[in-house]
Amino acid sequence: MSDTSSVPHIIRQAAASPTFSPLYRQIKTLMMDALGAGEWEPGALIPSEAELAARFGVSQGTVRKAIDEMSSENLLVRRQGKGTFVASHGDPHTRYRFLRLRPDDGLPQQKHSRSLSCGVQAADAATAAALVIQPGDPVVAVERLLCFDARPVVFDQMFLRAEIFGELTLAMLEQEGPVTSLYRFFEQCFGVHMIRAEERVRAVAAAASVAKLLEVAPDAPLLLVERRAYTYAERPVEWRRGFYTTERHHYYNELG
Amino acid sequence: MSDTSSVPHIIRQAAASPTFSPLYRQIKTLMMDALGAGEWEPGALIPSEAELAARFGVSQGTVRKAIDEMSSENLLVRRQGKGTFVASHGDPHTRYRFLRLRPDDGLPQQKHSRSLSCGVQAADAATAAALVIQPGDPVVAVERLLCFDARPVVFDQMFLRAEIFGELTLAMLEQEGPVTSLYRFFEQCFGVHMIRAEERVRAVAAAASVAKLLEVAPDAPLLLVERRAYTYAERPVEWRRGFYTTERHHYYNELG
DNA sequence: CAGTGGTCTAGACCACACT
DNA sequence: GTGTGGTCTAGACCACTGA
Repeated sequence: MSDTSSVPHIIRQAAASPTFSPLYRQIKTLMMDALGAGEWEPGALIPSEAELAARFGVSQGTVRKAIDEMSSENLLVRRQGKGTFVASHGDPHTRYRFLRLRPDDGLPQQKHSRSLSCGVQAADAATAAALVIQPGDPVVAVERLLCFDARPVVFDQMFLRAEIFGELTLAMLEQEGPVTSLYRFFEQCFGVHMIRAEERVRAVAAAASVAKLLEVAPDAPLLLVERRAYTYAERPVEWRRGFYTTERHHYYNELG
Repeated sequence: MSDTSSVPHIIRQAAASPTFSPLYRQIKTLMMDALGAGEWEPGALIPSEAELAARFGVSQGTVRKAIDEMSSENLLVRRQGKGTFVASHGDPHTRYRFLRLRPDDGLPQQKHSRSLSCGVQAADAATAAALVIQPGDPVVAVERLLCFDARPVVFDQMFLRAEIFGELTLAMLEQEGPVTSLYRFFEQCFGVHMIRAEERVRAVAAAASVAKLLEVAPDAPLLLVERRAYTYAERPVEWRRGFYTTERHHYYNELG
């Protein structure tokens, strides 16, 4: 008997079946499940292609195609000679993967952030809709100020699913230190890896309180960036409203 | 004699050579050249994988990998049973590929645009830098107003390389009709296909003239979207400054 | 039907990292 | 050297399109 018997989910059949999908996609789904279940931790080495091929009872080329897709989606990282690793926000390369703000002069700047508040509250309608929970359900609310070279540039209001982040406190955020990426912190403390996000950007006039925090004039134009971030299985876990000053920075985007 | 002799550029050698790149990448480069040279027009059917494999003297799998990459970069479009086609802004699917503005309510809206002016002028420093030409070199400047459901939403100021678009006139733009995508028009009239763009987004207060065009209050917050668009061979051909109202719309972005 | 892309396999060999 | 991913091949079969 081979290990193949432990993988009964794979369907080798013609596309006539309505629930058909190619082998490599089924493999990918199984691997996504493994990631979502925390079987392979962020940053960890996953089994080699040959080993996975044996485990799933398919050829190496088929496993390879599954990994190709996941690697192009930034879920896995291949390193020739070493192996394939689970992507992580702890990697220097993918550290601030979702932050699109850049200094106008292009020079790298020192980023650090300060957490202003953290507490559980009831979700309002908009937050509930974004996180796919019921209005009134508890969410963890965090306010943070992000500075580039000691100048305040972004004010963030975040709302996190309480079922996951319920234990988060201001002390934990402060203790973690101001230089670490928040998503790296979430990975390490809560085992939640953000894999994808959507942003909606608008121009707004700065409210007095926000203007003060960002040290700009009241009614100064700001970018309002609303972000919804997802973990595995398309599960939204964070909803964030950020106010960005664009006096010395800009939101950069590549259109393919 | 086979056709292989007509493709002397392919280097089959070990990576020890400093100028080495994998076969499929060399194939890709050759195909990119063909696209850049206008050998294969936007929307056209390219030769089958088997044919290309024979022409380049490699296996079908190698050609396939080259096409895979180009297709994931939106340069080619595969259609099972039919063949592989050159991507085009004329395709209904890739029509407004670079426009990230969406109505807040998510309902599709009728887009149409009006060209306000068009003429040749000398490039200022910023425009010249963006287009990689000399300050003072001629550029074609176009001003356009884009409406969603008859409401003005975007005011665009575009600067185009005169060597390509020198013959562009307001009459041509008006004649083309207000509903066609501009990039489709550029493809058909000038044979220039935009394949990639970068955008830098900032929040600004509306100047009086812009406010009037967009029917918003003076000093109303607007998105300022600067776009640089490239054709093949990483050649920048358009530099654009757009003012977007975000009263009923937002700039949408997916972060992978 | 013939022709196209889509999937899957099996095997060879190369390049890289560690030991 | 051993084990990893990276490239390339040749061939089989499937699925879709259109004549």
